[in-house]
Amino acid sequence: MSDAVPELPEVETIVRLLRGENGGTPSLLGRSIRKVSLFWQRTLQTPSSPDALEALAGQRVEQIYRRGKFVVFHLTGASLLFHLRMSGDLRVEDASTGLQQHDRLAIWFESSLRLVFNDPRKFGRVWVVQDPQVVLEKLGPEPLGEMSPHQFYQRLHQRRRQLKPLLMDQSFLAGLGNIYTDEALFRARLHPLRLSDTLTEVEAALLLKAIRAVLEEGIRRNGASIDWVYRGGEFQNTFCVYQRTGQPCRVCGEPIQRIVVGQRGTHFCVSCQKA
DNA sequence: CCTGAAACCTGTCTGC
DNA sequence: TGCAGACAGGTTTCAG
Repeated sequence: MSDAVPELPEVETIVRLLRGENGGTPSLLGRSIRKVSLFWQRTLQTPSSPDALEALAGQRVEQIYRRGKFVVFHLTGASLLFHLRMSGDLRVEDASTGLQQHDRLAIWFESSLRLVFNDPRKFGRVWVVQDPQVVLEKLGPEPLGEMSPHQFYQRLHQRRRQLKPLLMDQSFLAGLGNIYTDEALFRARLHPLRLSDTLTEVEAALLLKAIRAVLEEGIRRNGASIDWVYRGGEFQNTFCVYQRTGQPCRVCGEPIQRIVVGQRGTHFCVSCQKA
């Protein structure tokens, strides 16, 4: 049973669903908010007072997009941001449907539509702000954006950190989590403890290419995690190292190793990813 | 600047 | 079988 932790591809999948691009569920674009209800106080990060949610009534959804692992709703009079953290999920449903266990916030729209933020572990957060940059400004570049291999190489050399925690640092690169970082390092044949400023230009270019490949494959497969959250996502069937401790490497057959780096389980092939 | 640990949470797995 | 305890993981914050 794999964990259902949303990373860039899962968030992208959800954003496409909210825009109605996946078929099935209707788009929230252009719809007006009628009412917002908060069921778990601490889910609202900013502002701290739930009163601010009432101000969302009457506002229309103008854009929905992803930045790193954030879901951003650009409304007519404010921005609404979600971070799913460990266990968050967003679903769109008919307002006649019953609410569920672990539902933390619900937004009722016109036409009997409801957006619900469900989050068993309560780590997820919601922001209501005038300028989304206040929340997003610390994020590093988008891995699927315009960054060139040489720029990536330069960023790696501006720091001297272990690759695994550096790639997961959202201010260095926005969107990678534990799964895709392990998979990208395996694909690039780089050891997770390798120091960032020791990579050659060629290795840096290979790493960026590997990161983009695993993210694009994840998006193509509608996210990695389990079906009930991520709508048929099946990327976990193609993991090379993540949660494959002890199983044979798909390239060389050596058993996959698990170590802890920066408090995070880290999976790699000792033979393919030399130190 | 860098690393590591604690805190925030609860579903799930492990061991007796 | 049942229950206590360990574990996982994204992010922030603090200590060394």
